[in-house]
Amino acid sequence: MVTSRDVARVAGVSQSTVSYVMSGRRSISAETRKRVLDAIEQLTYQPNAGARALASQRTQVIGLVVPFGPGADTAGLLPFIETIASCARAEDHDVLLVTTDEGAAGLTRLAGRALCDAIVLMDVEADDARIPVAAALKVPVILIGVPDDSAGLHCVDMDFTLAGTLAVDEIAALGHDRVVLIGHAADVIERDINFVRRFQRGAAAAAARHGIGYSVVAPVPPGTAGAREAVERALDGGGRPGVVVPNSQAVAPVLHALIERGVVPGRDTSLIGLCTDAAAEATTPAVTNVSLEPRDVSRRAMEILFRLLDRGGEPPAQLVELIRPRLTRRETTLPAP
Amino acid sequence: MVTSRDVARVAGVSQSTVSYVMSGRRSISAETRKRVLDAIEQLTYQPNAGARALASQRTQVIGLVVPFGPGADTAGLLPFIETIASCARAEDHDVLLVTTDEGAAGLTRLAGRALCDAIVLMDVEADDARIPVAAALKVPVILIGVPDDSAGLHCVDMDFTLAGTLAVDEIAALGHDRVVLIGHAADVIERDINFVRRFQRGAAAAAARHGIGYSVVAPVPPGTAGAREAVERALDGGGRPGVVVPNSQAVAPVLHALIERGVVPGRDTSLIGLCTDAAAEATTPAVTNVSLEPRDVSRRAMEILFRLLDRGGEPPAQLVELIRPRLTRRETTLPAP
DNA sequence: CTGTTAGCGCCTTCAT
DNA sequence: ATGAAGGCGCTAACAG
Repeated sequence: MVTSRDVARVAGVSQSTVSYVMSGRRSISAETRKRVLDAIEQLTYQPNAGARALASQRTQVIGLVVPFGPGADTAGLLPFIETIASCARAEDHDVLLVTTDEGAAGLTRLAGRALCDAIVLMDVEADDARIPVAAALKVPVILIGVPDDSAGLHCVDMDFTLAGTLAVDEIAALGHDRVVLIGHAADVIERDINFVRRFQRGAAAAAARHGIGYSVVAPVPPGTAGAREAVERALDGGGRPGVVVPNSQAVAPVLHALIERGVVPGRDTSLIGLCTDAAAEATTPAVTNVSLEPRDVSRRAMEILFRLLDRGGEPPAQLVELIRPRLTRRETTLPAP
Repeated sequence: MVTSRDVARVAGVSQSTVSYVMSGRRSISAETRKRVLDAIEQLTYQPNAGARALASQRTQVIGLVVPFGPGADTAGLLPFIETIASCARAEDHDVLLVTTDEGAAGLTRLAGRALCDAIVLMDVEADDARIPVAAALKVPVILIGVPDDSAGLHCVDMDFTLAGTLAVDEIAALGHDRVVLIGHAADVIERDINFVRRFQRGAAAAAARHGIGYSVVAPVPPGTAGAREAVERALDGGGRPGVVVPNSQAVAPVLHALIERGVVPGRDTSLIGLCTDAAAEATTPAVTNVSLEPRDVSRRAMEILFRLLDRGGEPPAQLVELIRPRLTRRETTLPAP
């Protein structure tokens, strides 16, 4: 292993000078700097992360707690992880992965062993036992998701209320006189009360504002059979209700159940899904969707996190920050009247 | 921050005794051990990872290089990551995420800065520029995927040849007199030559053995339109060819294009996809599939990796290890004759 | 069975 | 503008 002392020897300077050249925390003569940089290149020196962390009390690592493990909502997770990793690297940090199934222990481990400088906590539930633990840590934490009580922690999430509003606004604009939400699976309702509640609140308010009918079919069992049954119930009321599916998992099954039933979205009725754009474009036909914009959410989360880390920048005053969703018209909604 | 010296003080022992109690590398009297453990609990002591790494030359971290970034085959990645993370934790290790778009630099960073003890390199291509770099590192590396030249590195992958064989064996057993592979997108063919080549070799050999017709439709442009066109070409030859789709992305579009065309898999013909079981069950109808078993591949990779790390266990003699795929009959294949 | 001690490689305050 | 030196918290000889 090549150390900064080796570099110092080759460059003919002291070890501390090498350190200062790397950190730039002291002015160095052009000539000395060059000799040091040349030596670094020649030896392909790289600083030892452990030693640096020990001496500087900074690991240059972001802890990322992701919802793996049994019963985790793992769909659409990758864009989050990918964006977070990319943002971290842009600030010369790495990402250490911890899974949700470790629970609060994962958090205390990250902080207690000084494995990271800051933590991103994903898949936060309405009443999440990890929140108080996270709030007591000495490292900055950012939540993705909005708990009932964020205990003073910053959080970023999709604006699900607005998502519900956008979807129902569109349904109303297309001339439907009622809208049916074909909702979440039972376990999601159990866990993410906040998420579901927020979307439904926005949808219901929009429906009332437009004076159109509003009903919810939930829970929806996963898979084809569950979708068929839900579609039956949705169409029970007669007419051609606009259908909103606030559940990525269920979008494709519901779409196909409708087609099977002879009610083709885009021709006979309108279907709007709540899912990523990629998922929306993967079905046949492509579904009009309200996108969760995981990349925007993650990017904003990392922005806040690094502001929390830099003693320079001020973190945003408001704790809860909601990212605007976006509706994209595709093939499953009627043409505008 | 609470250190092992604090623990030592509270327990009334020397600092090194605390260290030895934790590592178990020396016999300690029951009474002393208890006093130390009590103090650890009382102070909720956790060892500093950086200090430990510096002193022991072991980080307890596994570097995981994942195919994020532009043009990466990101589908079905989560089961790999999840399994790798879980296996790592089972051996008291953490996982540091590095993305493919860093290229070989990511590898040298992981090793050069002593960020990890070993590396899992995913999404290895047939002719991968990172292989020679990885082989020159001083940390153990395991590849997921088989390059043309593994440069002495261990690798684990699906047995794609066998996957092709299984799929065509089934098509033949169902009485079809020819099989069409509706293949990969152009970019995948460009990148993963090995993967495609292996599957096709297995499929072609099986077709020849059974004396049935064999043809390939590729490249297949992504999305609905590409699938429709591919299906047209596949059906061109007349009759009811068995269809094999060795591309998770294309399975659903091809399925729906067939149905749209009035050729319903499971009734009029047979469709077999190469994809995860989860993906196979998500479509309507559920597709008969050959599964990639990402969990088995990852588990085996981690097994080998930890054997490489332990100076005790011997790593397997053979460098390339192929995991057997499994065919699961679902709704898109004809009933057995 | 336990304590003392010498680093691990780097950062940073002093001193010049 | 540069060196010298102490210490970050821990492991692992070395000495009893």
